[in-house]
Amino acid sequence: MTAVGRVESRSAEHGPASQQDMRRQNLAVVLGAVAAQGPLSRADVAGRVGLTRAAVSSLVDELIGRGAVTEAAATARGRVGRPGRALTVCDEGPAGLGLEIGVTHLGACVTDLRGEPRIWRRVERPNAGRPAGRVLAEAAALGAEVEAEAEALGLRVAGRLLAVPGVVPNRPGGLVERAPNLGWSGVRLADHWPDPGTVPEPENEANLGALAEYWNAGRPEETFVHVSAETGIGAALVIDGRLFRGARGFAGELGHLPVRPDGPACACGARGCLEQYAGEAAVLRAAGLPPHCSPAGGPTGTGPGDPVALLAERAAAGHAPTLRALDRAGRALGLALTSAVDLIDPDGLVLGGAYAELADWLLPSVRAELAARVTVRPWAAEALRPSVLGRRGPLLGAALTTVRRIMADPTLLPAG
Amino acid sequence: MTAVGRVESRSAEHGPASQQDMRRQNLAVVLGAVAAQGPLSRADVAGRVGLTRAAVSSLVDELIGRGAVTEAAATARGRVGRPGRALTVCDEGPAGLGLEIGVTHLGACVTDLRGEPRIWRRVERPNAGRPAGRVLAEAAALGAEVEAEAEALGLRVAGRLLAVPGVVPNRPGGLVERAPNLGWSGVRLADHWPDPGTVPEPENEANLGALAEYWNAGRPEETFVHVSAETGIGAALVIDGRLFRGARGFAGELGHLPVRPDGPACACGARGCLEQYAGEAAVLRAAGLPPHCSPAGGPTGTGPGDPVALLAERAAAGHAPTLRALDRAGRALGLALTSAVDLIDPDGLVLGGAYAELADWLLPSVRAELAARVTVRPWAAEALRPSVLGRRGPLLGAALTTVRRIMADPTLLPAG
DNA sequence: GGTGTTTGTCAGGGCTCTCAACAAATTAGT
DNA sequence: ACTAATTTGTTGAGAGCCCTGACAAACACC
Repeated sequence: MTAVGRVESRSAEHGPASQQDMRRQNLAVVLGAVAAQGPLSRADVAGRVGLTRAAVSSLVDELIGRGAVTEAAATARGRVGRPGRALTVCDEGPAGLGLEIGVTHLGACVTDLRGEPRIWRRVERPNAGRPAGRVLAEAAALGAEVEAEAEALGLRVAGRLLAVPGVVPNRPGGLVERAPNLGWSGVRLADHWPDPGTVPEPENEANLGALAEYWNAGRPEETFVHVSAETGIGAALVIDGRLFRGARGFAGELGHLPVRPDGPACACGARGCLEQYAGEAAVLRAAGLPPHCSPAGGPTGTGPGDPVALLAERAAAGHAPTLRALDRAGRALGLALTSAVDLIDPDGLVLGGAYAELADWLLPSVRAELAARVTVRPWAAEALRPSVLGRRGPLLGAALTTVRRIMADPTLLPAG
Repeated sequence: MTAVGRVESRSAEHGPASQQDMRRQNLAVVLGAVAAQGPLSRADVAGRVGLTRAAVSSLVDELIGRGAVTEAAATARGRVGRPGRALTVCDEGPAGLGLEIGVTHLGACVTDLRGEPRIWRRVERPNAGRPAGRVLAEAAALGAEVEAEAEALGLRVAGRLLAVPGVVPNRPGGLVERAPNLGWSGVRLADHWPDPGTVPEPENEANLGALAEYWNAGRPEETFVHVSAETGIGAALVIDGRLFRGARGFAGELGHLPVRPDGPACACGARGCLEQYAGEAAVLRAAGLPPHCSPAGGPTGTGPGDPVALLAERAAAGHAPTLRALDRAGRALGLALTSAVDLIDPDGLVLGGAYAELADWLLPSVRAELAARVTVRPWAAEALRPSVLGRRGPLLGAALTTVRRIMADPTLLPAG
């Protein structure tokens, strides 16, 4: 309710409400309270969420039965009266598996219900241009390996997401519409995944990175724009704490915002797009470095240092062309973000992905541009911040998605 | 569910759910079905929404008791079996009052629960620069008059909204933060409204216009950007059928999008803002017409023809400077809307307010610019359309807001 | 006029919450 | 050490709401 719906009311979610829905929601509310406010007794929960102790007791029993909550051994003491039995979110049992296919690596991560990453795996792989089936088979093998490892830790994977640097349409179906940097087009995961029982759900990596940032470091109900530069320049919009994908799933296409209407022609057909100034290729060129990851199909020379690290290194060393290139990119980015701020009025802007590692050199010029151009509303320089997760965001977000789904609907877990 | 939340689940609306919530939602679902699908019997409703006939019977009884629904006299015949008793949304009883304060007029409108405008009143008044108290007193008088008239029609006003051309903060409190074209700043409605029992809730007119457009002509759950040029150039964002106001209520500030980063200086302090190309003053100047509504405090010469009508007249007559000015404005608007499309990925773009009346001459250049620049996603020229309500939108939206609130929560009505 | 079909209502039952009462477990006081 | 006070978790009764199944009412068709 921060931003949406002061004029309109909510409710009327189109379907009729049943008692199961009520139960579902109350289970989620209790679980949410336990997750957010540390160890809590049933009475504590009742007091905070506004249910009676009797109701909370019944709900907690069910949550324990489903393996979402456990009674901690240590009972809180020190206060007068009978001590309550401390409840915590279970760190065994249900878990989320995240997989990631990057241009030069595969990743896998398992988090428990508390959201803690318990397994983290990253292997370098030149995925660009290789057949999708081969890449997916390797990802599946990595996933199976990690799932076995999770089993040994007492974790049972309850959902699987795959972060991909590409376009994933809104409608379900496990389709990756296209992933230019991988050379994929119209890849349906189920067609290539070895084990039909463990096919993950694909999602755009920038979206997952933004969600991870929100879940890890965001304020409740926050509205922010998360910019990352992996597949071109993408922005993910988190509105009132929920990902906004647009009518067709194309929201946040920041890379082709017209920054200078008569600027250089872009591959997209328009002129003066942001990517011409702040895209990886443009920055590398301006900094006097060779382009690195050629588009799909080309040579997949995944050299030792990745270009972002190289840029950061040179910038730190005071290399003038690099500094100029980053300043120019920052100013263009600030111009594009001015449009985003004017339109969306977000609480914050987050520079994620590769930008997070270059934040030291990008932030000043982005901030300057925003300060000069966002004038008709309050705007604080601190609202622009680098991501705390950086390039770890997408993988973490993939694993956490399952966890958050369970938190929002504990009945997804099988009853004990 | 069109756009938001494929990755995240819903539920967990923070508060615990009660049986009253369930009842509330089911009342809304039944009422919504009756409103959307014409006269319906209880059995029809049950079949469509997925409740049992017994439950629907009980819900309908309550809706009748609250005056939201009536049993029509005519029973549907022709089919085999006992004929159902037709239910319709009540066209007497609960009603919504909308008031509007414009720069040169006051407006009032009453709609019944079906959403039909039953009373429509507009009086010319030079409001710019006059003391807020005086203007509000006149608006209150107009409102009282219209309410009495509604009473005579058997309508009872259940809620009051006031459309203002200004900034209304997100948080409740009846505050109009500033309305430059009226010369208002920090006006709290309750301080000036004669009758404390009928103080309306203020809302930005562009937002209300967008909602009216959605409620009248939109597809369900639609996401669109509604552009209007009254207070500067404002865009209202309707996301999944709900108004999005931004973190602080400043979302949709289209007028100061940087269209040409090094363009002419704008009053806001930045350069090359859209208003410098497509704002009323800029267009009038480019068309060789004198500026009309000077800012607050200046002479309030509300001449016979308003400038928009004059522009339309000259354009229709083929006046070359006017046509050039509109083409230039359209291209700048298209450039700004490219950013909006890239970021939001809306289903549609609606030109409302004054733009609707100039659509014939604006649309081609806006469309051309969008076609040339929106290239990385599907984009259909028809997605850009003129508003069907035009300048009637805000007032209608103000009245309909109350109606939609009741539809979303019929328990707002006193029980019979 | 009889039969079949559909409608609206009623009684019984299940689910989920609230309320009130109570036993259990601990601290504070004497 | 013992009692009083306090807080917790559980239990049973009760209310609200929906579902199931049955039934009378009202119509079309033959």
